[in-house]
Amino acid sequence: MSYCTLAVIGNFTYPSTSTSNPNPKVSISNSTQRRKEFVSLLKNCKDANQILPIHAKIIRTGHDQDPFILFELLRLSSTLSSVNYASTIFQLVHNPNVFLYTALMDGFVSAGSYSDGISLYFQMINRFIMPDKYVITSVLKACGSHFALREGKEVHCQASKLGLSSNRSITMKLMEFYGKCGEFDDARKVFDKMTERDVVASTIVINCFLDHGLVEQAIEVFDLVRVKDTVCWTAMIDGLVRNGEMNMALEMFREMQKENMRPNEVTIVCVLSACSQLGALELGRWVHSYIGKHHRIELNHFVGGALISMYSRCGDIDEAERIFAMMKERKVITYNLMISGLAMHGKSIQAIEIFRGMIKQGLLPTSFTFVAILNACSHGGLVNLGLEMFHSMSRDYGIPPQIEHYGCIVDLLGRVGHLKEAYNFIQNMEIAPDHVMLGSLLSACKIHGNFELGEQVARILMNHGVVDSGTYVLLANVYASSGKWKEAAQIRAKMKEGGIQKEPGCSSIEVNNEIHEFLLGDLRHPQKEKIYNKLEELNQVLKEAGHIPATDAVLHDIEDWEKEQALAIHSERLAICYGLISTKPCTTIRVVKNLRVCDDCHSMIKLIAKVTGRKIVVRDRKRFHHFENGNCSCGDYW
DNA sequence: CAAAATAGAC
Repeated sequence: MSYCTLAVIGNFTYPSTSTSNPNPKVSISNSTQRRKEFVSLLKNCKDANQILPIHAKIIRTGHDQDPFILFELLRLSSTLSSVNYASTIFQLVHNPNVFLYTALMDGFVSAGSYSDGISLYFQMINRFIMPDKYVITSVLKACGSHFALREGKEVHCQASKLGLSSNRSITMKLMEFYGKCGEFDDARKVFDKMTERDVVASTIVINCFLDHGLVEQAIEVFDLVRVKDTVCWTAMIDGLVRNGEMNMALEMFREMQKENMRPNEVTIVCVLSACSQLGALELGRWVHSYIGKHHRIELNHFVGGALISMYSRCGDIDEAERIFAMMKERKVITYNLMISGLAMHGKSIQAIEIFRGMIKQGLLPTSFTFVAILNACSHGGLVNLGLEMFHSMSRDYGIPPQIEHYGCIVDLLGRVGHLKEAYNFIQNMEIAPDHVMLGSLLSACKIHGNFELGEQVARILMNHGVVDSGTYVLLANVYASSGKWKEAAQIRAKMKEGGIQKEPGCSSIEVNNEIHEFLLGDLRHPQKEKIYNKLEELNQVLKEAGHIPATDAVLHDIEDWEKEQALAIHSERLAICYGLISTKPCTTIRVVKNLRVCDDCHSMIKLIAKVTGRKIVVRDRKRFHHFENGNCSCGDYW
């Protein structure tokens, strides 16, 4: 990217705010009156569909070059409609002033089209239009978000020449810009020059550190802030969540309570996100009741969506449905969240119903909506409906299928054992298959015992090049299941060769508001003796009940073949055993696992649910398993 | 009157 800049400030023209009448046919007083009317009409407009008629009227009455009207029109169309429309209007303006540039640039920035915003700024400079503090603030935001270091520095120079660099909002944006670009020394320089280093400036610094994964440095700055406000706390909590430090985020939230700082909607959304990633249902419920008790926290679509997501991902899908039913303001994302929640839990029919409701509301489904719906069909074994939906998305909604949608269909067909159809489907696709899709077919081959096709798919996969650790493990498992130990060993060797690390399996369970984490064969828990005794006891009971440990699953979680015999103690078993000894009888046990459950654990958990009379809910990487009375809601396919 | 936000795929 290259921008040509003329730095001769003297050549700049002052922005034209002239009220001169561009259209001689309209009298001045009449025109001023009309302008007022249009401006207030545009300011009060809340519906995107009204922009077009208003715009038409503006043109008809000859006000299409009026800078005041244009300013409002640009703002409105870039927030309500699309920045593309705003851009089209802008191109028809004969002499756009700095305000109009700012309006369009704000549109680009909020749409995430940062490079367009930056180009627009330099186009303005090249037309000798003098930048003001507003347009500089806006372009610095774009430069920061786009990591456009060179361009941002140039803007910094221009701001200095114009005597604007000490302006408060520009200083803030400069700091943010340097921080986002990782230029902490320069950010520091700006920070040091500031006479007033308040909580706002600190919040920016904290946020920049957290953008770069520098958690410790962020905490250091945070601790030095004397008077922290809600935004500052929230920025810290959110940053910890973004850096995967869920427990620290929740700890921070507890501390915030202790200091009597009130959370707002944003804080709640961040905390709920941490809960849902951890599977911390108890804490999530507490946050929910907190919202109920504190009426200054509104159940807007952000909070509602976060609650739906939290309850779905923590295993309480009924509560997620209740929230959804209660919400007054529902957007497409709200529907998407609800549909994928239901899909995760295998509640396909309900997911379809939500989808139909969405269409009835006049909302347009997105590409994501269809992934969620196809997932629901796949998890529920609704082959015909899934195929119908797949055709409908491009035919009725103009959404061309992407690789993910094709992949859903392969999964859908594979699940019910239509392996040949799935294979043919892949061969007839307009796009090349990827390893995820092939992996899903391979997994179907394994489950349905078609090792011939499985090997064929495996060979394609191996030639494919880019394969992730999960796929390697699956490949090795397929070979192992059909007794091809040599091939299985070769895959493992290849993994080692390529330096591909298997993600360690990890399961967690929430007991008394605390998250307990377990790794494979973990011995770190203070109650490890009791846990292992329980496991031993269960193994005995299950053996008597006729459970035979499957041998093909061991490759799932174990680094070395030798470790297998000694440590076939998958993390989910430990988490479940801990749940059994630390909760009252009949309480539902909820476990969250980072990988997918192996065959052996799956059949074992079914039996554990049966002999202990407990409901056991396991969230794995892909979906939920509700174990009850010897059965699982996934119908043994996952 | 500046600073913080939703989930995201086979």
